[in-house]
Amino acid sequence: MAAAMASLPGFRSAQEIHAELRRQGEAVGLTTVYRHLQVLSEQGVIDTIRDPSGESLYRQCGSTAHHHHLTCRQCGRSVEVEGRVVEQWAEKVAAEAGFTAVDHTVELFGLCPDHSG
Amino acid sequence: MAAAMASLPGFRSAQEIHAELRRQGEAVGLTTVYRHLQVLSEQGVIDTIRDPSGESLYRQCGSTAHHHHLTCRQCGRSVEVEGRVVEQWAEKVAAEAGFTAVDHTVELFGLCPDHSG
DNA sequence: ACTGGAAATAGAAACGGTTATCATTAACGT
DNA sequence: ACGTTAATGATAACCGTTTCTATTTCCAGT
Ligand SMILES: [Mn+2]
Ligand SMILES: [Mn+2]
Ligand SMILES: [Zn+2]
Ligand SMILES: [Zn+2]
Repeated sequence: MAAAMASLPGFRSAQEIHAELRRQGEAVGLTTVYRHLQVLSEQGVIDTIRDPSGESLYRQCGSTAHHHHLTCRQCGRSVEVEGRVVEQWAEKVAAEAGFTAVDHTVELFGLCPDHSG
Repeated sequence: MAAAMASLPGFRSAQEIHAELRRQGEAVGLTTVYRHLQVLSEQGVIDTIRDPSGESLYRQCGSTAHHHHLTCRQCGRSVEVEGRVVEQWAEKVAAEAGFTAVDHTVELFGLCPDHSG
């Protein structure tokens, strides 16, 4: 399962991952896929984002450090990006407003070069 | 409906808004609330965000220009923030990766001063 | 006022992704 | 082998949201 995840190049939904595993002959249930994804996510092995429709997408990233993603709406292909300026901006905004325990969600969605045509 | 929205100080779910309207004696159905929220959202009158659980939250903001929000997890109270640096960062990242039609989601969630205790 | 067609409304049912349940099966240590 | 524990997966439940559709409300034209 974790092995199968590592081979996927982009963000995929639980159902897509399930279908892919079945296609490869692995007789796994959708429940187990969700369960493994949750564990892997808690362990920090995989990242989870939500697409504009609200569906969760999963991917094993190269970096284990804090980062964000630029993801293709069409194929899920994703670029890992980091931005010190964004982190600093978030901290500054939070401090100025007197908010505590502030967390941020930063996601970029677009069309990758292959799907820009 | 739009009038009722204007009086709410923070982000609220459709169901909370519906409950509030009923509390005020307005005999409106949940379907109608969703319908109006969708129209108002398309018109740009109200903003929509998604809380960490995926539920949609709605609010009428003071500014009609592009901005983001720092929202209290506890009470929905929200501060409108803008960040040129974030916009520029997003554009730069997109350009470097060769992505087009890039849109960004930037949300900050924390605890407002009243709920930081 | 009356009327007829268009728009708005609201309850119920459907939808879709996710989670909980629980009986069955596999894995493990002794 | 045996008993215990953990993992699995089919099914049902969950929950916010959308669709369906019958009914009600509007409103212009007469
Ligand atoms: Mn960050
Ligand atoms: Mn922005
Ligand atoms: Zn693509
Ligand atoms: Zn608060």
